[in-house]
Amino acid sequence: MPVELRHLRCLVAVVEEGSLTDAGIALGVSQAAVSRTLAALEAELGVTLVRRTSRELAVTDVGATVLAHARRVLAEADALVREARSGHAVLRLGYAWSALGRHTLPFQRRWDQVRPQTVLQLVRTHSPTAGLAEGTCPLSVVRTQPDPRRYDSVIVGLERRVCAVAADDPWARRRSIRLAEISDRTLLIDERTGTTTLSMWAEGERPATEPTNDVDDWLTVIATGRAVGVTAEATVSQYPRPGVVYRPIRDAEPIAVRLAWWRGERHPATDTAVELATALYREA
Amino acid sequence: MPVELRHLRCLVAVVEEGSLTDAGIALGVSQAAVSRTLAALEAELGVTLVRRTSRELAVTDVGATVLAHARRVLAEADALVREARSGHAVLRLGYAWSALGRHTLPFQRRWDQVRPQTVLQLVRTHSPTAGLAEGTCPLSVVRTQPDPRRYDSVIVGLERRVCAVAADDPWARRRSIRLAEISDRTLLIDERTGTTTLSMWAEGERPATEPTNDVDDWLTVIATGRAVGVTAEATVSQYPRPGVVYRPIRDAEPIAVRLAWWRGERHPATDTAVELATALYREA
DNA sequence: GCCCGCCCATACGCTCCGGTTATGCATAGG
DNA sequence: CCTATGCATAACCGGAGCGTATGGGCGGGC
Repeated sequence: MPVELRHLRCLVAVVEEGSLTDAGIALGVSQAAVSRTLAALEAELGVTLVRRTSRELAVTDVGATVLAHARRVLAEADALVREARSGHAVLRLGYAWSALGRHTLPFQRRWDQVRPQTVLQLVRTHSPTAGLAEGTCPLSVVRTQPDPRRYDSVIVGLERRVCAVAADDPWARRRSIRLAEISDRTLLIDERTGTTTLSMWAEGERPATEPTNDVDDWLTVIATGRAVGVTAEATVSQYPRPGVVYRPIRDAEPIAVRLAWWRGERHPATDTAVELATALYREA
Repeated sequence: MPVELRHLRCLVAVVEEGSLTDAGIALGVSQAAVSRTLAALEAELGVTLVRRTSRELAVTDVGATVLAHARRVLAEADALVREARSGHAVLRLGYAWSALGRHTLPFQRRWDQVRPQTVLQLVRTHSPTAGLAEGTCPLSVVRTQPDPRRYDSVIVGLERRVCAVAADDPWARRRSIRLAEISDRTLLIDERTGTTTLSMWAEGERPATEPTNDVDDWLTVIATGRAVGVTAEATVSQYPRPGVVYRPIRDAEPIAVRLAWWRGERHPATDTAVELATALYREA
């Protein structure tokens, strides 16, 4: 028997009311039903969530963990229902570092002209797949090749790679940088997508690295001069920051910016997005 | 009939498989069951999610919206089950701008000593209630008084208010600032919690404001010198940024930092957190 | 110390929800 | 025009889940 929302609603009610009997009243069912639903949930999860002594209930540690998680699921489900009933359509477009760079604004604007019935929501995520894998967004801007067995994608841009250095770094006065030069510096890479960046160098010529996992941190560290960064050109306009300057890398392959979605899954809204992005790419 | 996970699973399967029949196979039920479950979901939500012509299915715009949301709910639910089965306990402690400031590290350290069986997870959120209301976190650090009808809270710290200005601002050379002086500048406030900050000034003496909704943006704008900010002292150590300096505000009331939780809801893990935080407060 | 009361677990019976199988119906393709 | 395909609907059925009733453990009152 799979876990259903009724189980979670039951758990939340029990903890909130502090008794099975009252939980039953709150849920509009009998105490016996609550008892059994909760027992079923515990059996399914294989842990005890609430320790029942007569006279008192005690939430266990895992219980508290599950409870918090359950609240989240229920809140999400509730939001889903409200969103659906409102009848509004929303397309969440995920991205991890920068979205479509300087194309973001034109994209947004054209979207509102072509498809005003669906509101376009840009979502910055913290994951390399930009919310695709987690199901947060049905469509995402990625700068790595997603697993083609699970995702489809089209190229919507090519971006030069740039090197980010502190404003008071000697390199800041240079016009451009060469890959080989970076080998002597410390490179600040994203913890999860860093391997892609590193593959630009041949084995043995790779720079020393330091990990980070947020654009914010990334910029802050670079501004101190402790390390340099490599990123797509779009970041420049998307995350301007005093104390950090960007210089193109002369001999690096450009980065392919892709729009990715779940394999085989398309509908009018995502179609529009793909078309718009491709069109903007062609024009540029 | 409330929405259950089975409805969502059904929707996802239908879209993924591209046909009711195949969805049935994937779910291990008959085609008829799929048809009715989907119909029930649509009836409950009051919208059509999938337009069925014979020979082909077309996801509607709201359908796509709901689908994306459904994936999220299912992913969350799945994570819940995995988390629970693992038997590990996690306490997610939410915070919006900065957590416990310089106490954060000692807090974390003591936690690991006192309660190693529960892992403490600090979660930075984007909401004023720091995930409490949304159910993301059972316990949150807030710098506003939460609605006492729904939440309990204890004070775990008092923080001086500081004024954030650009490093090249004349004020950067001052020792401290007075409230009245800020009235002449533009103040960058958080879109949602800004009113609290503004209430420090009497009506009519309030500075001009500009909204933001992210610490990151906040810092960036302030570094440009276009506006100044007011925040709790903890932000200083939590978000150091070259180009931004903080100066105490001489005549401002201190901010109360509170630990808040859902009304009446306590268990060993949250108890420990409240005790630790209170103890750290006393010591300082 | 005993009894009573409170509250949770279990048993039993029933209802209706959700499943299956069978059939009808629309449409696209040969 | 006929057939194959795929969704909707109908009719039926089993069991999940609910309610009522009851038993049992424990604490508090007298």
